[in-house]
Amino acid sequence: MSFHLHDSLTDARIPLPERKPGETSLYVCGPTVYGLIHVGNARPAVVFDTLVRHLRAQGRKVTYVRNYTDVDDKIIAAAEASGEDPRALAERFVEAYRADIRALGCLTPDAEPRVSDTIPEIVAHIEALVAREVAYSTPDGDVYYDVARFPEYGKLSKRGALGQKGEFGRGKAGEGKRSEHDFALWKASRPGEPGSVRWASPWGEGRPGWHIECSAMAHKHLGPAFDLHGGGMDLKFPHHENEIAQSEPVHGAPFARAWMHNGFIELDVLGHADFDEATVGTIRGLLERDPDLGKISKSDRARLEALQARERDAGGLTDEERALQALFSRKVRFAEVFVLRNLCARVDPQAVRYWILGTHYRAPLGFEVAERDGAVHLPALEQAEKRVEYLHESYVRLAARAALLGEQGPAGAEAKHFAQHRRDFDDALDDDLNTGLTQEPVARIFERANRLCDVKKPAPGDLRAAREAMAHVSRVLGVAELPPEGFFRRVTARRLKARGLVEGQVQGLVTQRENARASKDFARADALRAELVSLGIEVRDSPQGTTWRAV
RNA sequence: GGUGCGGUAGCCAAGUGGCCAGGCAACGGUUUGCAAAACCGUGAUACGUGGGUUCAAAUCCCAUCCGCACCUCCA
Repeated sequence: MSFHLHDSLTDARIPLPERKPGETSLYVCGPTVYGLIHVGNARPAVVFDTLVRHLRAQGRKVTYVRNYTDVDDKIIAAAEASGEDPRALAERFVEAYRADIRALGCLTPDAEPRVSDTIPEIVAHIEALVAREVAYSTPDGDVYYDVARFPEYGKLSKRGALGQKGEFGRGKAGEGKRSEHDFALWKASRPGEPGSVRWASPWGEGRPGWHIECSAMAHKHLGPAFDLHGGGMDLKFPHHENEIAQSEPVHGAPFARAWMHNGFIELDVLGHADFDEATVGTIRGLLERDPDLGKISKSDRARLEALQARERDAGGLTDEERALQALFSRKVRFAEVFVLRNLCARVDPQAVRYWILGTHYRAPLGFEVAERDGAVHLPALEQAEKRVEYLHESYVRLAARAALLGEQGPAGAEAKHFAQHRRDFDDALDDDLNTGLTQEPVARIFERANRLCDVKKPAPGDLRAAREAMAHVSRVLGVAELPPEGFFRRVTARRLKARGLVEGQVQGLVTQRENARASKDFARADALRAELVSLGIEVRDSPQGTTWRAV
């Protein structure tokens, strides 16, 4: 099989487009760097990283470009609020983004262009659009794209033609715009905006609008037309629609051959909450009147604090206010764990990656936060972490076996099975990156490898096949591919800390137990084990000695 | 109103006509001084609902309910 994908432009399953045989050019919309990212932002990073890993493992040459939008209204607003320079703030969050997704095992793209170093190309691109009269400038020094001049506008988001039922949105006309649908290519600087976000242009000082940067960066790094464009579902309209509109009139060629859009990570603010029935009923009523209440918003904390203050001052709340208070307080906790960095303090980043890849990239992924007695649990993530531990442990076990017995030599009956599982794994990914479907071949590989470890005299070639199959799936999924010691250290440290334990303390008890066992004092050994278990420590005895792990 | 995604066993999750997904949790076993890990085995009338097509439907058709998202700056 070869790679096929669901193209969101045509909504058809198509073979991987390749403008050059054996090569793939991929552009993915990166973050607007105005704050720490949340898990939702991490999904496209992980998904497209996995795509790149898979295509490369298949021997393709992939050019992967992912941008940073480092000049933008939101960045300027955030900088104003913090009294920082917008570019400095953006730089800080570029670094934060890099660190966050590196922890998720994402490889560095071949190019990571920024708006701030693509300004000449952006200006030239806008000039080309103006020259072709698909864009116009206003007396204020803004430049707008004239949507009416691009008959194919809407072909990606499939919203029908302008002036028809169901057309685009609720944009506002005015401010020099010819049509409410027109969007800004260039924005004249407003008084008070720092010099670091002002650039000279034929239309006066200003900065690029949103959308144009991606067209310019994609063309700069991948040429006038390229194979694949990726990003989140929400970017389909208007962002990607506008990229197409900006690019195709200039180059007279299709922009990207095919589009891949990942689904959202969804939060259910009521699910798995430990609210009582009356509270849930009241909240449901409130949500019916105002569905936006269910969304995580910046004002949640302020509204929660207002309610708390009111409770103090007025000496009580109505049932409705009490329900609101419960809801806001949950949303605040929710927003906290949704931030990737905070999430990764609760479960290992490797588990986050494995969890994301457990679901097909186009399907919605539910972010489940359970609360029991006020404590936050992440059942799906915790399950993923267990699985990732299993993968690491299995690899360690097999590698030790292979090191002891050697891998050089003929294969036995097992090698062909590993080869088959590997093919199943590759086929699953070839099928529109069906990472969920890889779970079966992965399970078979690791289970078979563990079985091989129990065999007295395994064929060296089988051990090699097992190790190579494990390494292959780890490398492509980006899970359990690094030396496992780091993973175990990280997980152990986190769990010990959560229980308020220090390693020496645990090791002391384990040593005492070992001594007891050595003197065949099993009663004492078992008592010590029970004590360790109550601390969340699992002890493992083996012929090579005793080890322990935090659970 | 427009556009798209989804509803599969206790939970997560593949699956577009016939055969088994897979994982977690549960239970039994091998192993172990006892455990843990690993492996082996066992599940359940699983396909939102109502009709229809077919020898055969989670899968195709019609209707319908529910959830989520986007529709000018959220991945």
